[in-house]
Amino acid sequence: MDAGGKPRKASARLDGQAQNRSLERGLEILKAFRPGADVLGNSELAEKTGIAKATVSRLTQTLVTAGLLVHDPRARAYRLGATVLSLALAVRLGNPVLQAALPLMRSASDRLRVNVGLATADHDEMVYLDSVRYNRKSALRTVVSGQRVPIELTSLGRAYLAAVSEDQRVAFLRRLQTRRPAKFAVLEQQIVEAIDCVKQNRYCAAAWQLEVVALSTPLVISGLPVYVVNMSLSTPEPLPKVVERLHAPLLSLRSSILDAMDQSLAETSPPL
Amino acid sequence: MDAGGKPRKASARLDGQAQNRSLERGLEILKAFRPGADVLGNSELAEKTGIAKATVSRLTQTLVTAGLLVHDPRARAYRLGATVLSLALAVRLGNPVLQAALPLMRSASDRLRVNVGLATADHDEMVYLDSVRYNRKSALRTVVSGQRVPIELTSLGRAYLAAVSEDQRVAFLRRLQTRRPAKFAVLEQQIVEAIDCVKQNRYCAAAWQLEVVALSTPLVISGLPVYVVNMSLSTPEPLPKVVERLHAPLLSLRSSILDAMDQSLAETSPPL
DNA sequence: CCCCGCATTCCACAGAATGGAATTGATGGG
DNA sequence: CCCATCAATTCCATTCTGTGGAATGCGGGG
Repeated sequence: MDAGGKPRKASARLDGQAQNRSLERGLEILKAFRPGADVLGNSELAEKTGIAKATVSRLTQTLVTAGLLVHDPRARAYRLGATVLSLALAVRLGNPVLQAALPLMRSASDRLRVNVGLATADHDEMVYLDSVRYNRKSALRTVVSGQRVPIELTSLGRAYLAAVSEDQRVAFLRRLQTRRPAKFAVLEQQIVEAIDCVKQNRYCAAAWQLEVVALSTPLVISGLPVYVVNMSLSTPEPLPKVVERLHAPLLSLRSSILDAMDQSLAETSPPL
Repeated sequence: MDAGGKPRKASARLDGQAQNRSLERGLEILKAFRPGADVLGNSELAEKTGIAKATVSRLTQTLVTAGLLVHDPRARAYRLGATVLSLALAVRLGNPVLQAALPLMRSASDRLRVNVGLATADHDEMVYLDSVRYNRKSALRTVVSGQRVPIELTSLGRAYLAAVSEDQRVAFLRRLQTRRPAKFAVLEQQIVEAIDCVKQNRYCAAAWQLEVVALSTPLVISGLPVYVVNMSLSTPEPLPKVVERLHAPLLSLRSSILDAMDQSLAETSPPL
């Protein structure tokens, strides 16, 4: 593979941030597991992450004894272990925004017959804390959490960009330019428009998948990262029509969530 | 705290297993977050894990840049980050047993009006991969994954013990004896009975919470850890009555899942 | 039976992690 | 307004711990 140009000091993580290399690498290994790459052997991991085989072997061992990975001797490979699910449960139960929002999201989804999601940013993607998906047959109403979608293409991500600080926004755009030099001009244009729309109306809309339209609105809560609520639906209707129908309910959901948050913040901090 | 007797070489992890200390510690920090301990500051973490403050500080920094932790400056504390949810989604999507079982679990839950869960062991607890909870009002049908329950008290755990190797079982009992010296005799008795019951009927039952009865049956699939399916329900009925009603459906669910697994295994491995 | 690929173990090296102490920074009371 | 307090971070000398190339083991397939 990369036998020739192996740089001495790994790939020069000159982030300026002091980091713990072993931990960093261990986490890289964890993150190498993603939907579609469920079972990975040591050499695949070594290849994906660029870490030496011997090192990978030791790291996977500790990950296994920690329960984050389980070894499948049949396949000579690892999968993510159930411990991860416990951590995820802790995230969900411990997230005040999700706790406040989820009941409201459910009832809104029921009432309006749309999908309602709550997401936040992770690196350069949005990740759903939860998305309650509306479905005629209630048995199929799945709840999906952890799904990742691009920031630049979705109403979710654009609403997020509209709410974060100038600094963060330009930093993101810079990275985007590096990642997608070709499409950058048009993307930036769309993003700017969406941000303007949010500044004016507190929401923006997009249809990045064929026949599915989504509206999103940011949730800015002091001390917490920016969250975004969205409503989406699969329909042949044109975008403006859907926007007209959903923008008011979305903003109302937004207010309810913010109210609920204020309340829970109030009861957390003792009365002055 | 333990200011006096600080052993030089950490707490002598003489597991015999070579372990990566930094990674191990970083993961310990992650695991310190659990439902009920959502937001933790560096010093709390240092106290909980016994790791030096300076070290904790560096590890949390790494965890933050990896996205597994987010810093809340307001509270001078950390919470688990959304990245964890993505990992959890990868677990769920990548777990062949869950994928095979979930639709069957859903329909069984609907049909029988009971909760249906799938779990496996993690250290000395069982953790639900998923539990589809039955509820009259379909809007409240939550799906819980990652919840932990004790092995020794639950039908889930006892069915698990019945299916693992002799070695693992006695190892667990030994640890149990250490952890619960007082209650050990009675617990062991109950466990042995449950195991006998599984050996005879392929399921066992228990009611470890007041008015909630559960039946469980182990799923042994070569090359994978032992999984357990259970059905549970909150009812004032006496245990035998519930057992009579649910044992057949449970075993039938078990068979369906095993069949589905065989099928998916078959299509995974190319035809010989 | 032998070979091949992958995982694990070994080993010498040095880079990286460690923790006590000092520093910085934020909070709240006087 | 300033100081006392508490927590988080940074510093720095020490050395332990992680590292990766090579050797060894382990299975499976031809």
